[in-house]
Amino acid sequence: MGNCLSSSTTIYDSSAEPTPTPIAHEQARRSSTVKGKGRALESLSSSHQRRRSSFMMGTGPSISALRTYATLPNPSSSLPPSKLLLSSANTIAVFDAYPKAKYHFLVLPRYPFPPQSDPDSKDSIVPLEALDDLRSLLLKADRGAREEVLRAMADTAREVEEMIRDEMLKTEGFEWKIDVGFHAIPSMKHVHLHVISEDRISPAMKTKKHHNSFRPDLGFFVSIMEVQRWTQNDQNTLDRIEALSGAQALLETPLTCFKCDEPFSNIPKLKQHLEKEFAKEKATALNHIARHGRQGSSDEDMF
DNA sequence: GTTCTAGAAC
DNA sequence: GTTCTAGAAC
Repeated sequence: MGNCLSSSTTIYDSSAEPTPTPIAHEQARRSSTVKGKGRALESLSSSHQRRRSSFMMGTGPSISALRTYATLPNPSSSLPPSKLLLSSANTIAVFDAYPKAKYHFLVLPRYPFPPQSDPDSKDSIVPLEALDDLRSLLLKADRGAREEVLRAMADTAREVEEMIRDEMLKTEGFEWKIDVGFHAIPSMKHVHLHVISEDRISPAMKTKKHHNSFRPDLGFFVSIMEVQRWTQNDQNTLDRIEALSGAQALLETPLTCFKCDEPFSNIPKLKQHLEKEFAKEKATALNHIARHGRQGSSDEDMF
């Protein structure tokens, strides 16, 4: 995956990008000045802002923005490097427009989704409606196809993880945990897999629901490995899909730090705590590296 | 999903 | 008086 970012230097078709926001321009400009594969990630860590008008202009999030990306015949020539991290024959990875952590990407299956046996084919092993969301994928794709789609998404997520870890090392000098999973009830059309760093430090993290929707222990955030386990048993899969629809209430769970369970009366206090925890983890990790020459692999040293 | 803002909470 | 949340609008 060494030169997987090489496509980001491609000059993209600006006519396919309706009036990019100043932020998008800024990201693209900055990212082109940083050399190496981490450059696109550089802009992710910075704070994101968005003007109200961007919603109307169609550059902001919309219910079908992801679908638009996923159905592009040639994503790397249509999407700017500030939006597209990488693309393969059957998946793309994009920057989350409102990152809820220092690193936050979405992995999408492309449509048409070609069979593994013939990646250049124009055929799709799943109908478009099977890619609406996780529920649709599990219900409307046949067993072989759904496992192929999940596997392709998991593979791309691993690639994204590697890129994030490289970037973590470069910017902070240590690596911390990354979560990979789906939202039980997504708000954007087209099935997408979140790849998000566990710091959960971001200006876009603003509400209890935001925080709860990414807690790995609540049930609203469902890890890809768990989904892959479900699909090994059809009856179990149906039960789990049923359970997904009841997940909305989980977002009302009282605000606590998902790592230490400490309760917080409001978001600003939790955010302060997360900053403090991250600083502590970093200090511990850097100390360990100084003493042992490499980062410890125990939970103790991981964020 | 985000933004905006009224009024609750402090 | 200021901070913060939550519901409506987009």
